[in-house]
Amino acid sequence: MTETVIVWLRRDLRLADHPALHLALARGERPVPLYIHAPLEESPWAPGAASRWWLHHSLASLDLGLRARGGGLVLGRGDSLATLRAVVRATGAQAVYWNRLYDPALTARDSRIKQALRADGLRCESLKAHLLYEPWELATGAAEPYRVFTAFWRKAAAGLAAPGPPPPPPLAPLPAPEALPALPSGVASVPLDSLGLLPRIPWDGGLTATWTPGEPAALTRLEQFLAQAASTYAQRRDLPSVAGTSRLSPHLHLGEISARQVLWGLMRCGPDMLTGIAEPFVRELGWREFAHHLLYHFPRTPEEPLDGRFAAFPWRTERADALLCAWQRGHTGIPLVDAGMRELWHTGWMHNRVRMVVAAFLTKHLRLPWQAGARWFWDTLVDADLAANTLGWQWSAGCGADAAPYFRIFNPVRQGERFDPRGDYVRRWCPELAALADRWIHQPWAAPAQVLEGAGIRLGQDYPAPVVDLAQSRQEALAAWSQVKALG
DNA sequence: TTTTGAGTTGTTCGA
DNA sequence: GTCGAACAACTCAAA
Repeated sequence: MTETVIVWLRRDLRLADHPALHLALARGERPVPLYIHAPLEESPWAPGAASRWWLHHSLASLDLGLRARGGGLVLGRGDSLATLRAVVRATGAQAVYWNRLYDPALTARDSRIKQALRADGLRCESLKAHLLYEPWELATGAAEPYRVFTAFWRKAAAGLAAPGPPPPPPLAPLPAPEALPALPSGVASVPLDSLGLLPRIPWDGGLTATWTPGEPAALTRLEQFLAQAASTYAQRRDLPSVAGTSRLSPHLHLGEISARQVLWGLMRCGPDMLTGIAEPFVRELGWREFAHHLLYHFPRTPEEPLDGRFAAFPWRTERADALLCAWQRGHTGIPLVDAGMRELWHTGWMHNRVRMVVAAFLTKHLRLPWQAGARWFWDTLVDADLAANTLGWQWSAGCGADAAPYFRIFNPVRQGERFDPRGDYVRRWCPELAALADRWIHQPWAAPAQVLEGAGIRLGQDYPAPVVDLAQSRQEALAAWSQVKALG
């Protein structure tokens, strides 16, 4: 009689390169794919609204894929351990397999569950799938976690380029199963809609128009990137008006595609892709690895600055609520910032260059705490990822790993002129500025009254006046950050 | 232990 | 417009 095992799905909503599913099939066991929605267990970082929207559609897609191969998906809700035990009883399963995750709340939960299930007499196996390197596989010569990307990446890239430990090279991706055994009868699944993942009020039109969640779309996205953008990534990745990036981040976050598949897809394009033309892109996979490395070793960083000197930083208190609100809504009066925040609100995504600009503006010019920005991104990004979000915001605030010199403060006007010189991006998301000439598109407040009038813009009515003076707030930020740095 | 090299993504100013 | 220098000195990682 074939043994039944539960494949506990989490952020690995794919069929290809799925170590836990593959293990069951390779052993001739009957896998029961089970997803459990347990947001309380991820607290305080339960998925935000945009992430939940994606998750809903990704689960629907996975269900289709499993059914098409003769299998199916079991959905559960509530306490993970209790649900696992219930499905074990219903199916007679003798083992539970899953792919590892690394968020602090989840590593704690998963090890607790593994202990409990083993005490029940079940076999439990957790596998590497989400990352190229486990967070503990790479360490400095002093056996410490890395705090500097370049050193981390030197070590990691050595494993990618020249196979042989340490570190071990990432193995080839596993194939997707062509057929799956049917689910055992009598196993109960809750309806997808009952998970309550979709918004109650229909604000998700922009998401629907922009994205297709699910593994097939992820694979298509990768193929498109490999065929078109990968070779021009270095030149175009910083231009927010151009589709020069992979846009794989939400697919990677939920594991609709694995980093290993992306890596091997690049290698398939040519022998020198990883070290040559696609190296800047591979580095971004490296940042993804580094972010998880940091979060694993410094689990308090989602809430607290890695650099303790920032614990008592003098964030702005006057007008803080109004300024945060203006930033969130894209009403700061700084066109590139507003364009980015509106792109985020409309599509659940923002170009990375613009993420840096809006984050610098929030933390430096508005001098509002990076945690407030991280929370907003968490709720609005379809690719919201605790490791990447934490690294990005702490880096922007200058309190995290690889902190830049404090005087490197992005000027959103200058950034706009460099990376959106024709104003295409600003005009797309701030259409009220569309008639303004290139010269003024990134600083309408500086345009002569006649020019504004000609473009049909009354500053403060059709488009906001800047909420802060850029030069003055830059000086205030410089002063505040230089004080922190002097704490020693 | 000490020393040394190096550090994602920038801006401004003055020549 | 373009270029180099200044912006400081600190931390990390490895030899």
